[in-house]
Amino acid sequence: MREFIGITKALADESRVRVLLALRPGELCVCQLTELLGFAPSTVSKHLSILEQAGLVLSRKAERWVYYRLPEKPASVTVGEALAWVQRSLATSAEAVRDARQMQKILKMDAKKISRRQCC
Amino acid sequence: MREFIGITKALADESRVRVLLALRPGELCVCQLTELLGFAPSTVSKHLSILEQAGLVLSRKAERWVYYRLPEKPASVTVGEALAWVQRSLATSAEAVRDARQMQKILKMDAKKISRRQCC
DNA sequence: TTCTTATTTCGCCAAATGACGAAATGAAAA
DNA sequence: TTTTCATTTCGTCATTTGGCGAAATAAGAA
Repeated sequence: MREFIGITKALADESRVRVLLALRPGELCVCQLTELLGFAPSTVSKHLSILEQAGLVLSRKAERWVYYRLPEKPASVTVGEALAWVQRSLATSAEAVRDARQMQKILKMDAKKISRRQCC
Repeated sequence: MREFIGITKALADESRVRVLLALRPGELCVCQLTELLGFAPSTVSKHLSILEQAGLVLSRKAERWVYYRLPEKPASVTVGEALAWVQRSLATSAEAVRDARQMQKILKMDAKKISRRQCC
């Protein structure tokens, strides 16, 4: 029940759900997700931490860069079903379509430039 | 996306999830759910209101008594999948088993007596 | 070694949430 | 009509949550 509540709490926020939808095509770095969501990097980092604690995303580090992705093999059946449910319910929603379009533009940008613009 | 977030927020609370599991065998009245959860009637009523707004439960009135049940035909696919996910993930959990046992005892009691004991 | 960069953590604030008791509401019983 | 009863709503309090900027951290670049 605790894992389940952790998952539902993680999903009970529009920003975190948008992250999950945005990660569908492949992994993204923090600054790309920050650019998409339009919040401060600290806010996005917090959301990613919550998603990771719930097992809904995984991260890998490449030097200074941190990339997040959806788990290919979810840690539990509950997590897998939660992710499938998110995609089935929202993959074609207006928000997801808009975000996907926006992400295509972001992916064309230089990630370093994006990050630089977000930093203090 | 708004419906989805409404559902996940409704599910992001242990008490409300317990309600959904408790309703699996059939409809229950407010005082029975109140007895199971051990909160004040006002608190339980609030939780039921949230679940109903999310479409996760339905209610019917019989004179002074209000009965809640799971929708046989959920209002949307998203709701149906959410309910199925809850059951698949938690129907056999320790909490659900304990609550089912407790509810069997509660169902043997006189609902009027239960309600009377809960009232001001 | 020092500086720069990408990200995370911390502390703060405002809003949301979950608990309560009291009051209100609706519907039957007397 | 009044009283009783089952439930809901309201206001309050404490906690949690989601935003921020500043500071800290980790890791590369100079």
